[in-house]
Amino acid sequence: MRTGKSKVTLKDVSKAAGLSLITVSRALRQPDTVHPDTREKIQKTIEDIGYVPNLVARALVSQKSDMVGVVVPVLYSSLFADFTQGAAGVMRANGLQMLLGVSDRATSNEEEAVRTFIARQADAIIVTGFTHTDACRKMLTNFHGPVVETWNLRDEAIDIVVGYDNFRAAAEMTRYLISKGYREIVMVGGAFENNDQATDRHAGFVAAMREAGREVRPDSIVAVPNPTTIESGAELIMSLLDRPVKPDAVFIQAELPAQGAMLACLSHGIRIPEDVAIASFGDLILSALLPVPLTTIKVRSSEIGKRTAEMVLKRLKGEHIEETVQDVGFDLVIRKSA
Amino acid sequence: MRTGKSKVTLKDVSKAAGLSLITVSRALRQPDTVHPDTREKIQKTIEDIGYVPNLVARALVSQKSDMVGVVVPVLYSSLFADFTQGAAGVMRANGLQMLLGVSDRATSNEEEAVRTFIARQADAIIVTGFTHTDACRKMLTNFHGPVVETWNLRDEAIDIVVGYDNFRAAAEMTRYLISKGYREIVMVGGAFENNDQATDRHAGFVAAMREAGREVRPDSIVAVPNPTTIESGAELIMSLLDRPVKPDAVFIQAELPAQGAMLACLSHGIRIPEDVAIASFGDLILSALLPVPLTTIKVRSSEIGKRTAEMVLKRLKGEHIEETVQDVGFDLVIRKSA
DNA sequence: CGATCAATGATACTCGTATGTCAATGAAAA
DNA sequence: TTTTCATTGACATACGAGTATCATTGATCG
Repeated sequence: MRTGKSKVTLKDVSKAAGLSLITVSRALRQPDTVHPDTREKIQKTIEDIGYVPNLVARALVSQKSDMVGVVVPVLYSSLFADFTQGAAGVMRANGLQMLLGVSDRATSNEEEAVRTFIARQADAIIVTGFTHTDACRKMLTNFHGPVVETWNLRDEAIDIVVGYDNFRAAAEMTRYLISKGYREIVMVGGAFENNDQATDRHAGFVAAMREAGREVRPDSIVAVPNPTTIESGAELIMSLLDRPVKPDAVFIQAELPAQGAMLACLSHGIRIPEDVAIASFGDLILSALLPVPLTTIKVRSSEIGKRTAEMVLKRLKGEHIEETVQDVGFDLVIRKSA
Repeated sequence: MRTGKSKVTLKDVSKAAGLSLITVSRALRQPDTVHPDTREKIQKTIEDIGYVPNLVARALVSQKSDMVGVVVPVLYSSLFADFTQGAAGVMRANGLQMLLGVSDRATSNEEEAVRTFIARQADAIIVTGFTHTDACRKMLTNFHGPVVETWNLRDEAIDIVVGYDNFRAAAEMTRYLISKGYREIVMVGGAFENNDQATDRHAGFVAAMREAGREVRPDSIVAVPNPTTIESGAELIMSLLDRPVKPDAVFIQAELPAQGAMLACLSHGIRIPEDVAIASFGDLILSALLPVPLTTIKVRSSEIGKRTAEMVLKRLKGEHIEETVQDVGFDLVIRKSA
């Protein structure tokens, strides 16, 4: 059973210690100005009556909350889970509280989350990507603290950027596939609307194909519906292999469908990469250990989260940031599947 | 480039609208008491000058913050990521802000997170498991709002419990393995210290073994170090199969090592379940699609998160909760691997 | 024409922490 | 003894939203 304890304020401490409110306040804020004995006495009564400073009140007067708002599209993808954990670790070590919002990939939800962060006086705001509603962009632009857009690189950023070049990553993988002699390359993307990462990868694929003089037909690019799942990847690869002109390489942009496609092939006796090559995008923890290790663009999720939190910290400390666009890079990891 | 906009207060709205502060305040709080025209005028100036209510100030006076603190051990496990996303969805739909803390499985970090939640006037607190530091338990017990302990069931709870019976789940799987005729069953657990879930599963395994008259030798139970990874699972299974007395069934308590073990066997040509059976714990999204589908205790992670948030909501609305121990259950999913 | 009521305003105060200004005390230093 | 300084206190005020208690205005109603 629980006792409904009422709040203990600084005033209560001062009464209990037989001192004035100001002395107690000073003991905590400017310890040098109060006698060591008094300080100790105050410290003791604080512990005795279980005083916990009210950070809401402190935030109101100090005009800073030590809170940072973070919006991620989803958490069920290990990419964003790792990102969030990376950021959380750095924040915890530096006394910052994370306000988390999960948008479910809807910009309207992102807008609502950002509005709340601002209303709650967050000191900084971190969002995913560059695709926002007009209202959201306006709020972020007018926001008085650091704003970080993550997971991609763009020039027309609001403030700080931490991510990697999705265009270049997709182009690089495409070039690799071309160089390996694959003739029928199909790209499988996520939902392209409202997703600058997917759009940039799409563009990167097309650019690399054109550059090699390859034709990009409408059916060279396929979109899987949101939310992207293992099952959708499995279905998709089978339908691709049912085409009159079978692809000999499939470049899958999302994490889960790639796993699904790979496993579907394995269960149907389709050989990888002999019958069809598979390339993927993400930092699939399983990629290296699958029966056929997966060739993939490895994304440094946790690093993006850490770096993002570090940028925020720098700014909040008042340090100048020379590079407001932080490219954490990516790795083209070549394994057996392509 | 960004303009450092200064805060806009209710007062500013009143000035801009040529009205008194109280009228504006009333227009927002008791709309019935102000003239529709005035209301509209105020609404318009609010949009014009971009007023956003300061929820910190509101929280201070109203004595509620509409924030809920959540501590998870890690996010890189899909279990807790799904849990967090489930809770986040319900909270978003009901105007609650999530304060997230990632403890990295350290009770000291959990304590720090809880202390901060309280200092920030969170309306409710959600933690993982029942293992807390003394100080943390004391704070939670004295906390004036709802407290939910998740992911396990216990009688000596602080307040509300949402989880499943880890003891029973482990026992059920063990009984199943015994019933299938496996003779040498080894259980692989996570770190047992500071983890009531691991401890309960351990106990469940032992109980089921004893109940069947089976001997539990010291080497029948193996712990993998934290953090549990795919690699550690792969290494572990190989070392188990190097033993003079090879196990014919391995029950792995954690998600990632189970995947690792499975994949390691496949790459080494070890047949599952003929050479060794593997059973697991978690709701591995991959389990069903692996070349050898995995027999597992399926945990309803997202459901735990949702139910937890719903319990919190009920309490905050003042509704009575008849059942303070919510058992969301689990599924023994029998597939090919055991 | 006086009474009633809707609409708005003025003033003061709350929430808990924090600071700025000045005063009072007492002890040590000049 | 006078000066200086460390220590503590008293009082006012800020932060932004919000409420409680009157007061004022004007319009409508009987």
